Amino acid sequence: MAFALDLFGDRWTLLVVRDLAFKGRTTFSDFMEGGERVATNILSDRLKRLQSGGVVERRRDRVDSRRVQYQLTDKGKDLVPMLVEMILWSAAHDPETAADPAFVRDANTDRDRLLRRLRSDVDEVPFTRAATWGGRVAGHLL
Amino acid sequence: MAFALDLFGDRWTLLVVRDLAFKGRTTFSDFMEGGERVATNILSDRLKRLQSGGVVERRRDRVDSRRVQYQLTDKGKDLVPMLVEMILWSAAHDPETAADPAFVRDANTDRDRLLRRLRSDVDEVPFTRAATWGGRVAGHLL
DNA sequence: CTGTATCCTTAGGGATACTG
DNA sequence: CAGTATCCCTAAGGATACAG
Repeated sequence: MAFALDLFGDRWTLLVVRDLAFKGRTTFSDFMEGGERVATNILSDRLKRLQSGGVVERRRDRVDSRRVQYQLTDKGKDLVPMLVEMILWSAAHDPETAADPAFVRDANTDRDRLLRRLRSDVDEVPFTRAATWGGRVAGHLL
Repeated sequence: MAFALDLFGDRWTLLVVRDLAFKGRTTFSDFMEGGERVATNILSDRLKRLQSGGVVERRRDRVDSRRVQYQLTDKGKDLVPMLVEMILWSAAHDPETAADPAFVRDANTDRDRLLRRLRSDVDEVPFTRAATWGGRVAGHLL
């Protein structure tokens, strides 16, 4: 666990991974618009750390060479189950979010199916569809 | 996710939860001995945060009133699936730990069974037995 | 657009001493 | 044993400007 926490045991890193895995965000400015108000230097630092950690890959767009695309490596995609558990826990216990109790219950009773579905969604491009679980939009839980 | 990260998005908090869930540690000095070298003020602060977050309960021992016992609430126990995923990810990707490949493979192919077993272990007292998964001691992965 | 660089402030955290 | 209280230092992070 110390290994994991060394890489993403902070306030921001996992939010970037979430953006990549579920939100269909791939560019620097995508991450910036993600509501959570990261500073540019922090985001830059986290992207580098994720790259050196082998979780994220960076590639320049061939068409528009100014554009840079980030994407999860396989190692990064392996984080999805953990993210799902974190999201489910938050959905179940955060009094602020108006989490759909039925969704949380369903997700917990059939977690394996949820996970399989989510994994195949994540493996697809574009990632944006991943925010839909079992036909139900769960974006507000992320 | 921001809700979750507000509570345990740092370097130390989840290690305390892990100690409670899997390591059979319940007292202040137990946590101190946990190899990871937390400072007393930090540990004190994290325990308070976990209490105010409803993840941990504190109770004084009736027999020896100097002793204080910490334990996970139900909300805290609900973190176990996330911890398991984090541990599995680390075991699979940390080059340092000599993770047993067979264990990782088994755990991933039959995660549901692992989880059920682990949950029932966690619900038992004492917690110490929880470090054994499927008859295999996995303590070195935690 | 994708960052770097800089400045500045605050939070995190280590070490140590000490108390009920 | 179970912490508090300090001191002190560094890392984290926000704001802003600017560069390729």
